[in-house]
Amino acid sequence: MVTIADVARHAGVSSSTVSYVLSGKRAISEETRRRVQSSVQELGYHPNAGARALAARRSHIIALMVPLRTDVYVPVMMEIAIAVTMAARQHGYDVLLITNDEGPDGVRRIGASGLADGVILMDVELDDERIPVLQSNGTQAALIGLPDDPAGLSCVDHDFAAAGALCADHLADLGHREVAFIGYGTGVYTRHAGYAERTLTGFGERAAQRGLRFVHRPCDGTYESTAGTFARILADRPDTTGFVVQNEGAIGPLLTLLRSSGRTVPEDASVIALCQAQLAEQFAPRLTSVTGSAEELGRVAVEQIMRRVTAAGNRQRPVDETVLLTPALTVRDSTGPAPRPGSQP
Amino acid sequence: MVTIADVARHAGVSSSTVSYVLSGKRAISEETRRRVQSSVQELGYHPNAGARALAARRSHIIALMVPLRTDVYVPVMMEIAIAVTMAARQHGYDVLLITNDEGPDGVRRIGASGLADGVILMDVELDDERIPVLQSNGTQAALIGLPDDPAGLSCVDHDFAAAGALCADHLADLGHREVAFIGYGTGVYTRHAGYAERTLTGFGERAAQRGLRFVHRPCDGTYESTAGTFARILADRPDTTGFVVQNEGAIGPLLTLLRSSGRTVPEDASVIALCQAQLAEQFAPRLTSVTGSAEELGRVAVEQIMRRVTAAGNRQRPVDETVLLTPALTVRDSTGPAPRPGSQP
DNA sequence: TTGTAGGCGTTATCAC
DNA sequence: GTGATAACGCCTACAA
Repeated sequence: MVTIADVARHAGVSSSTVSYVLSGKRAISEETRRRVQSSVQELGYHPNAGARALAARRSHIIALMVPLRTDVYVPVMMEIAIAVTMAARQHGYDVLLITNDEGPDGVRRIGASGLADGVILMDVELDDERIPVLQSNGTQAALIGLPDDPAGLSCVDHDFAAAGALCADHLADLGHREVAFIGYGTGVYTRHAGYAERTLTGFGERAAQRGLRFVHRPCDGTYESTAGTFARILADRPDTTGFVVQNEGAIGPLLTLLRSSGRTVPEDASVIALCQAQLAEQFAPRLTSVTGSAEELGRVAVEQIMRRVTAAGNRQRPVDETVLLTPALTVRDSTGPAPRPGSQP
Repeated sequence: MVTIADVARHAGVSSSTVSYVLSGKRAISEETRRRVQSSVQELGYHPNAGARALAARRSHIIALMVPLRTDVYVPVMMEIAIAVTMAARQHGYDVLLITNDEGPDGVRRIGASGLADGVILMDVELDDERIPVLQSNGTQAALIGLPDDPAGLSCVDHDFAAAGALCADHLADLGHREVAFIGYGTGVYTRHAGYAERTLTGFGERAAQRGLRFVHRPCDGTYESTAGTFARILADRPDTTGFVVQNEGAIGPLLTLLRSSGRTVPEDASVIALCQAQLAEQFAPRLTSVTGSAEELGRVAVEQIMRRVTAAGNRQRPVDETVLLTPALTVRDSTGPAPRPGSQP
């Protein structure tokens, strides 16, 4: 292993000089800077992470706590994890992966051991039990998702209410009058995940404003569940012409069911998916979708936590902020003008 | 922050005693062990990770390098990552997430800084450029995937050849004579990913033995691509009655295309998917599938690297091993006896 | 069975 | 602009 002392000797300077060249924390003559840097290159020196963390009281690691549940659409989770990792690297940080099954103890362990300088929590519930731990042990955190009370915290999430409103507006603009909202399984609602309610509320309020009649039906994303949901919607509201789907798993089944019920999309029925663009484009017809950027979610969370870590390092009080990312509606081939009443099957 | 000295004082012992109680590396009287442990609890002591890594020359972290490419089915990647994380925790290890865009330099950085004690590499190519780095800088590694030359390495992967053979056998057993293999996009083959070729070879050899005629067609998993592939298959081999799909994205489109071409599954055409069980069960009809355990893949990789790290710590030569996990065929509702010749549309 | 003390490789304070 | 040097918190021979 090559140490800072090796580099110092090789460059003919003291080890503190090497340290300062690397950290840039004090002025160094151009001459020595070059000598040191070429020694670093030549010897392939990388500072020992443990020693650095010990001396500087900063590990240059942030922890990312991911949910184990799979009712969250997995590719989005992964996209966030990767965005977090790459954004962290830009700040000279690495990312430690923690699973949610460790729960509050995991947060405690990471904070107390100094393994990470901060934690990013995904899949935050409204009254998340990890939050009190953060506060009691002074761990810096950024939450992806909105808790009930974001006081003292930095949070970032999609603006799900705006997403719901976009769906209602688009369908209303196209002249639809009866629409159905196919949501997540009931578990997601009873769990107080927040995003499901917020989408629904945003949709419902805008629908009311625009004079749209709508029903909300939970659906757990299997074919059977979707078939049941679909049948009940048509039974209750046979004149439904617009569908908003939030559960990624229900999209394929819904399209199949529409087709086999004799409805053509978008002539007889319009479909909007609340999902990432890549998925929306994979279906036939390509789906009009309302999408937020998972990548940006991760990036913002990293920036939030970096600011907090820096502040805490300077013994300042970190500033709390809540950021809601505005989603976008992309019109593709699955939405069109409402059919004339009585013209659908 | 609570240190080992605080615990020692609180328990009325020396700090080395506390250390030994925690590591279990020497005999301790039942009496003191209890006192120390209750002090640890009471004070909420967690050893400082940096100090521990520095003194013991072991970070208790393993790095997991994940691909950025999305032609690997993302949920499987995530399942592996989570399995790795949970298995590592069982050994007292945490997992650092590294993205493949760091390439060989990432491996060098992790090894040289002592940030991690070992690395698990996912999405290994046949002549992966990260492998020479491992050897030159003595970093312990476990590979998920098989390189050309596994000498000096520990590797684990699914037995894709066996998976291919299972598909051929099942279709042959059902009396099919003309089958099509819908693979990944051409990029996956030219990239030398290994698993695609191995599946195809295993399938092809068994098909030949069983007197099955088959065509292989690459497909990148979009609807359009699948439609094109499907059309060409039917044009070239109109009597095709069996389909094997390896590309997860092509499954939905294929089922839609079969249906709209007037074929009922499984009466007119049988479909086998090479994908995880959860996905196979999501379609209608539920798909017969050949599946390997992603969770086991991750677990085995962790065990391999733990053995290597331990060996290296004791200055022994780590033992190399290559493990191939046997996949299983699960018969569901998408495969059935071949239709009588001439009876399909 | 337990204690003492040296060292792990960096950072950062103090001195020049 | 540069060098010594004292922490940082833990582990592990070496002693007792």
